[in-house]
Parts: sequence; structure tokens; C-alpha cells
Amino acid sequence: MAQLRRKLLDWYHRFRRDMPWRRTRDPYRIWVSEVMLQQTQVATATPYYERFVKRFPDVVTLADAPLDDVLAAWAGLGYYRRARFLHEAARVVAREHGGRVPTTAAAFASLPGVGRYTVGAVLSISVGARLPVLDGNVCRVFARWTASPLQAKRPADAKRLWSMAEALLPPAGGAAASGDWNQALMELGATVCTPRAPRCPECPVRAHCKAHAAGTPEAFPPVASRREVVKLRRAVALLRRGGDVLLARREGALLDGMWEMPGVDLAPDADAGVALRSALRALGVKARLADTSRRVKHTITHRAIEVEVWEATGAVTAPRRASLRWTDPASRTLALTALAKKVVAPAKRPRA
DNA sequence: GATACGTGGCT
DNA sequence: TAGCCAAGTAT
Repeated sequence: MAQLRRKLLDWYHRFRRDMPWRRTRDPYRIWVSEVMLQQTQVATATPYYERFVKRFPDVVTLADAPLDDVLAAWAGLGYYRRARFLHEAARVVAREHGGRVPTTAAAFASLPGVGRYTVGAVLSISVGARLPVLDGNVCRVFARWTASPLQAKRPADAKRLWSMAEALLPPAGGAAASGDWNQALMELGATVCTPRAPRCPECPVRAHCKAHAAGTPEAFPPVASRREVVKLRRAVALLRRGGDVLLARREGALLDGMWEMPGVDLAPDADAGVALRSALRALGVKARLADTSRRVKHTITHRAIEVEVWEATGAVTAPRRASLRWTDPASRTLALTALAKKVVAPAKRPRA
């Protein structure tokens, strides 16, 4: 085991990618990065991280900021509950911990949105706590090393995987840091021991890998059953006034508090114009609408939405109310959904 | 313990 | 392209 550890750590120190959160030991910044990276790829999270820590450089600044500002900074990253929990947790830190991120496992773990993974990641990386991590990468690496059909979703397997992660930590008092070890495991999974087409010839620890020995690394972990994607239709009104567009605040379970063009979900055979005019009337918005025939596709978890984009043919009037605003969509002051961003600023196709 | 939660990269 | 997947957590 010592050899396995040394080989992987050597590899990590040689090949680890440079990332902004790897240039700090500040528990707050490590924490922000770990929350952003949940279910999110490094390349996606990086620009959000840079903007976020610039706007909220410390936990007290975050605690003092309005939730809407935090959501606006998060807009486009998804899983907005992460941002709500992070903000709520920051307020707990400001109120109950004197504005310093607690670095004992129990205190940190008690914060909202902080699960076992995040405790291990933040505290091992920032203060060297000897705590394991288990994420999708680490699960896959372990399943392959042992050639076992371990799946993190099965509680019994998760327990075994966490035990492995604990057992493999560098020994207490040794030279190797737990934070480096944890990151080395994840880095291996992210860059070499990938879900498909793993780069076994580049793997520093292939000699220890039973799945590699068997020649079937891709068989581990077994593929999980996937949920069916439901197709949905929606119509939205892209209403402009100068450089501003009219936005409505969402309410409900999905994307609560986020802003997007006023619109309506459509039954499969519904008349979009009828439904959209009715929805706008209910908001008190007056406009003559025409179908642009532009269609925007967007997927949210297991929903595939096709959006019909309508525009006004004349002047638009909207009532003053808290859930309706004219805003420059480029200003980043409102938390726009990714779908709204697509509708207002369609991505240019790369050169054909 | 099954499910909900967003989005974009990659093949 | 369509489908899989990603540094998870809470309910």
C-alpha cells in the first residue's frame, strides 16, 4: 500500500493541473470551490469561482450579501440549492463562529449543504485534517483497483467505499498530506481513470489495478439504470425596451427565485399563442405577440424542453411589481436561468 | 432509499 | 447526435 501511495502522489505532484483554488489554503475559498465542483466539471466551474471570490472575498462578505446577489453570481452553474446553502452557512459562520470557517469536522459538518465529501475535501486540503473523500472519481478508481462491482448509490457499497477511502489515507504523522492524497485520487479519476476510454498506459498505479489486469477497466463500476427524459414544450415572450428585456421571477420547486422571460408551459397539443397571451394577461403585461419561429432547446435534469420564442410587434407595457423587471440581461445583476440566457443571447455556432 | 436538483463537456 | 457523466446533499 505504501508503494501505491507513493506512486500516485509522485504522479500527482508532477502532473496535477493548475487551478485557482489550488493556489490557496484559505478554508473559505477551498469550500467555495468544492461546492461549485459538485456535479460540475472543472472547466465549467472555474470562471464562476474567479468571479465569486472576487465579489465575495471572504465568508463575512458573503454572509452580509443579499441572497439575490449570490444567486446572480451562481446563475448558469445550476443546482442553485448549493448557493442557497452556502449563503445560509456563511451566515451561520458569521453569527456563531465569529466569521471564521470552523475547521473541526463536527462543526463544519453541521453547516447546511456540507456533507461528508465536503468535510473531507475542505478540511484535508485547507488544514491537513486526516479525513477521506469519496466522489464519483474515487468510487470509479476503487471499483477498478479491486475489480468489484461497487456502486456508490447502493448504501452497503458506499459504506465499503468510505472504509477503503479511510484505510488508504496516508498514515498520521507521515510526510504525505491527506489533502494531496485526496486530490491525487480525484485527479487520477478525472484525467486518467476516466469513465470511458481510460488511459491505462499513462496510469502510475496500473500495476495495482485488478480491472486493468483483467483487461476490462470499463466494466467497473457497472452502468447504473438511467431515468427516462420527459419532453416538454414551453413558450416565452422576449420583450425588449431599449437594451432591456422583461423578466419574471420564478416561483416553485424548480429554479425558485431565478429570473427568465415570462412564459408558459404547454400541453403537447396546446396552441402556444393562446396560452402565452393568456399568461401575459395574467401578469398584467400588454403586448401584441408574434411567433419568431425560433426554437431553443434546453435540458434540465431529466426534462428536455423545447421553447418557442415569441416577440412583441409593438409597444409593451408591464405593471410595476416585484416579480417583474426590465433589465439589461448582460449586467449579471439578476439571477438568469441558463435557458433565459440562451433565449436572449443565442450562442453563436462555431465556424461551420 | 429513491428521488430531486441544472448545466455543459465529451464522445 | 443522444446519452452519459461530473470534486454531492437533502429530503
